[in-house]
Amino acid sequence: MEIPSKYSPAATESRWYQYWMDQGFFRSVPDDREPYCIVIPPPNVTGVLHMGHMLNNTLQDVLVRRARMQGKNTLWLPGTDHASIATEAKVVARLREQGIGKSSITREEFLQHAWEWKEKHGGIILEQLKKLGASCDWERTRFTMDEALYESVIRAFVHLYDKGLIYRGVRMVNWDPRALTALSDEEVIYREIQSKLYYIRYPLADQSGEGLVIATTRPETILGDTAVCVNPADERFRHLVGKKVLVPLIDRPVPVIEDDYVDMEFGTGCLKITPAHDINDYEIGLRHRLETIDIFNDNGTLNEAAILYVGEERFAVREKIIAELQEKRYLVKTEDYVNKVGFSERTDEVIEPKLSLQWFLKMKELATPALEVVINDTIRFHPSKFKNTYRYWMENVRDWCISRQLWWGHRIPAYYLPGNEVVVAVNREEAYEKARKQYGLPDLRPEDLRQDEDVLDTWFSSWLWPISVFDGIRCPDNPDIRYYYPTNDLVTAPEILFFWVARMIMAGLEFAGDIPFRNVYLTGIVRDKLGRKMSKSLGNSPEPLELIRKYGADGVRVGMLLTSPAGNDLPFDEVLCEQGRNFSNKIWNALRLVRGWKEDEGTVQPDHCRVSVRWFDARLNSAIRFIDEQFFKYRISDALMAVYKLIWDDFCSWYLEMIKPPFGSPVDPVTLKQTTGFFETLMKLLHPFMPFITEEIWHHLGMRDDGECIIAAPWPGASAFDPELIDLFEKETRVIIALRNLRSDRNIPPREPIALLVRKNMDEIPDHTFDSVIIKLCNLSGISYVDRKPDNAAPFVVGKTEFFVPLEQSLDPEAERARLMEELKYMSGFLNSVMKKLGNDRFVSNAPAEVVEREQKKKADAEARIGVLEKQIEMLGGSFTG
RNA sequence: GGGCGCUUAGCUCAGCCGGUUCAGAGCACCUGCCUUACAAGCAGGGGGUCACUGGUUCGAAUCCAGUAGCGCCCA
Repeated sequence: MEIPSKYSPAATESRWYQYWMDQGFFRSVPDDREPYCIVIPPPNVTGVLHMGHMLNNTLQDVLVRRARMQGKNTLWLPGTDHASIATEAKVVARLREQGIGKSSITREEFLQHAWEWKEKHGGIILEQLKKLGASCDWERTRFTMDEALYESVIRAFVHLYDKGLIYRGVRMVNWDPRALTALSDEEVIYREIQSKLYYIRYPLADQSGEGLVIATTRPETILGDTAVCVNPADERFRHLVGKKVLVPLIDRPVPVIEDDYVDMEFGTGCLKITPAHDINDYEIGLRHRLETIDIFNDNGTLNEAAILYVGEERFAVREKIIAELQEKRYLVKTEDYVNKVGFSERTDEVIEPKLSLQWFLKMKELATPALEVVINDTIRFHPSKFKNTYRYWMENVRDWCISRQLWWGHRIPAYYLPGNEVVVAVNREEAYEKARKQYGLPDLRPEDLRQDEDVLDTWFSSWLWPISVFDGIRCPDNPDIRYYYPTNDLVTAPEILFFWVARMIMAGLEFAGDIPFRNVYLTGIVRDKLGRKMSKSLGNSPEPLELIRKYGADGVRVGMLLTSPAGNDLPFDEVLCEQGRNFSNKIWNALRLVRGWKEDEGTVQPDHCRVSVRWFDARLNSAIRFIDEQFFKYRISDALMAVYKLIWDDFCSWYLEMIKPPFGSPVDPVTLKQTTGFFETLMKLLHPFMPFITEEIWHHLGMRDDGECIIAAPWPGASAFDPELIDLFEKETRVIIALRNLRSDRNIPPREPIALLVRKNMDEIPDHTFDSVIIKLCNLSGISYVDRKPDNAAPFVVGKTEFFVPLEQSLDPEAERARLMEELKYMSGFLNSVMKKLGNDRFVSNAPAEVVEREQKKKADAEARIGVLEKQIEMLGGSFTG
C-alpha cells in the first residue's frame, strides 16, 4: 500500500470520530468495573467554542481517554447551562428584530420563543467539541433546564428555605439597568476609567455664607444626598458637625455628620452621602439612621424622587447637572481622576448600586464544611496554590444574591398570598396546601397565589450539576448517582473557583452528603501575545475550527497542551499548533519507514538489532514509569513532553536509525515484530493526547478485528527494566556524537568508512555491548583495541577512555592540541572546586558520608580524565602548561 | 488599602522538604546538510551572576528577612 509522505488529518479525523461513535466507545452505563467520571463544566448554551474551551476540553479528553484505556468504566458527561442573562438578552434582541417588544408579550410567550431559539441555535458548542475529538457520552447530554434538572433546582431552593438558609431582604445589589436585573458580585467586572472628580460647594443652611466643598465622581447623585460626612479627627470641619448644609440646586437641608470611614486625605475631606446609590454610603446611612432617597428608575433614568431631570438618563443628567452647577457657581473645580467602575459581565452596562428586594442564600453554614474538605485534601486542587485563595474566599464569604429579574431560568418557587405572606413549595398545589395550613385560610383558592416573578441565578443551577445530571437530587438512590458520584476530576478555570467550584462543593456536601469530585485541575487563561485574555469582543482570538482545519485536531491539542502546566496562563501562539502538526508528520513518516520494509523470513536478527531492541525496551519502560508519575501528579504537559521526546528522539532519531536496514535490504522478522510492538505501545501512550493519528497508525500497524481500536486498548504498564543499560547507551552516545563531529570537522563523507581504535586502560574493562550499534550508526570499518597511540590518528576522549580515528590526511597538531587544552582547562577548574570542598574540614566532618564519598569519586574521575588528556597533549608534542 | 502568588536562556516553563559534572526542557537562534521515512526534516552547536541586597549554612536557584517589578483575589 502506498502511504502519502504528508499526513492529512481532515478526512482521517472525521472518519475515526464517526467510527468511535458508531461502536459506542464513549457510552458508559454502570457495571462492575471501577468508574471514572468527569462532568463537563457546562458551557453557555449560547456559546461558541473559544480557545479557553479548547484547552479545557482537551485536558478533560486526555484524562478521560487514559482512564478508558486503563480499563475503567469511563463517563465524560456533556451538557450546557441555560445562561439566563446571556440567553435572555439574545432572545430579546431577536424579538426586537422582529418588531416584538418583551413587554408586549406574556411570560409564557416569551419562554416559548426562548425554547425555540435554544432548540434551533443552542448547543452549537457541543457539535464543535466533536471536532476536537471530545469523547463524551452524547447520549447523556444534559441541559440545566431539562425537566429533571429544573425540578432539582426547585427542590434545592425549597430545602434551603425550609432550613432557614434562604431569606428575602432589601440589600444593596449590583443592578444592570440594561438587562434590568440584579447581578452577583462575580458578574461585575471592575475596570479603570479615566473620569473626573468634581468639587462642589454645599452652602450652610444658616445663610451665613459659609459652606463646605465635597468631591465626587458622580455629581448626578447629589439629588439623592441625605448627609455630608467628615472624619471625626478632622479639625478643619469640627465646627460644622451637627449643622445643616443645603444640597445644591434642590436646597435640601442635610446634616453634617462624622464617621471614621471618611479619608481625610482624599478630595476635600468632605464626603457626600447617598445611601441609596453607594454601598459604603449605604452602610454609613445605616449607622447614622439617614434617610434613603432612591432617585433612579430600574432602567437608569431619574425618577420623581430626584426632583430635577426626571425621566432623563443618568449619564445625560451628569452632563447637564455639571453645566447647571457651573452656571450657578456651585462647581469649584474639576480634576482628572482614574477610578474603578463596575460593568456588567453580560451587557457591559455600567452597574448601578441599587437597593432592592432580593432573595439571598446564607453562605456561612455551607462554607464551613466546604472549606474543610479542601484544607484537609479530601478534594485536591492542582496546583495546590489555589488552596490559599479558596480559603481566603471561604473565610470571608458573603451571602449570595440568588434572584434575577428575568424570565429565562428557574422560576423562584415562592408564592404570595393576597396579604403578601409568602410560602415556598415545589409547586403551586403544595404551596396552596401549605398556605392553607399555615395561615388557616379555608377559603383560599389556588389561583389566589401569586408566584414570584423572578428566576434564580444560573449558578444556582450549575452548583448542583455533578448531582443533578444524574438526577441525584430527586432520586438519591438511583443507580447512576450511586455509581458515578463522587466524580473523579473536574477541569476548570481559576476564575470560577469561587462562584462555581466552591458552590459545587457546598451543594455536594449539602445535597449528596459527599464531595462532588476528588481532584480539581485548574487551567490557565489563554492569552494572546500581548498578554490579553482572548475574547470574541477583542477580536484577538483565532477561530478554533479554523485552527483545527489548518493543523488537525491532534496538532491543535498538542499545541494547547505543550506549554500549559496547570494553573499557568497560556500565551497562545500558532507556532505551538504547528509544532503539533509537525509531530503528527514525524510519526506519520516513521510509519512509512517501518511499513516500507520488506520482511525476509530467512534472515536472523543481527547483533546490532538485538542490542537496540534491548536498549529501547529499557528506555520505553523507564519512560512509561515517568509518564505515569506525571499523570499521577496531574502534570499533563510534562507527560506529553515525555511522550513527545520518547517518540521523536529515542524512537525515531536513535532506535529506528539503529535498526534500519540498508536501503533496499529486507529486515529480519524478529526485529520487525519487536519494532511494530514498540510502535504500538508508543501510539497507546500518545493516544490520550493525539487520538486520531494514533488510531489511524494503530490500524496501519497490523490487522485488527472489527471494532478493535486503540481507544479501547489497554494502557501500557511499565515492566522491569535495566537502568544500567540506559546509562551505558547514554555514554555510548557521547562517543557517537564525537565521531559525528570528527567527520563533520574533517569533511569525511558519511559513506566513507572509518576505523575506531580504543586505547585500553588498566583500570577499565571495555564494554562491547553497543559496539555493533556504533559500527552501524557511524559507518565504522571496525572497532579495535590498542595499547598505544597509532600514528596519524585523530584523538578524542570520552570519560576516561581514549579514542583514535586513523586518517588518510595528516592532522593539524595545533588544532588538536587547542581542543584538548580546552577540555583540560575545564577539568582542572572542576577538580579545583572539588578539592576546595574536600580540603574544607568542616565540610568533611559535617556533610553526610555519602555526599563526601560522591565528592571523592568526582575527584578520582577528574584526576583520571586529566591524566588521559595530559597524555594525549604530550603525545601531540606539546606541553600542557601553555 | 488588605491578602495570596510570581521573578531561572530570546520566549514559555521545569527544578525549589539544601549536596548527582546543577544550572535543565521545548520552541526560537546559529552552522553544515535535499544522507531515498520525514526540509512540517537530519546532524552538530551557542546561550542564563537563577530579579536585587543581606542573613543562616561546610555548602543556597533551593531556607530566612528586606527591596524592586509583575500578576491574581478582595475592598
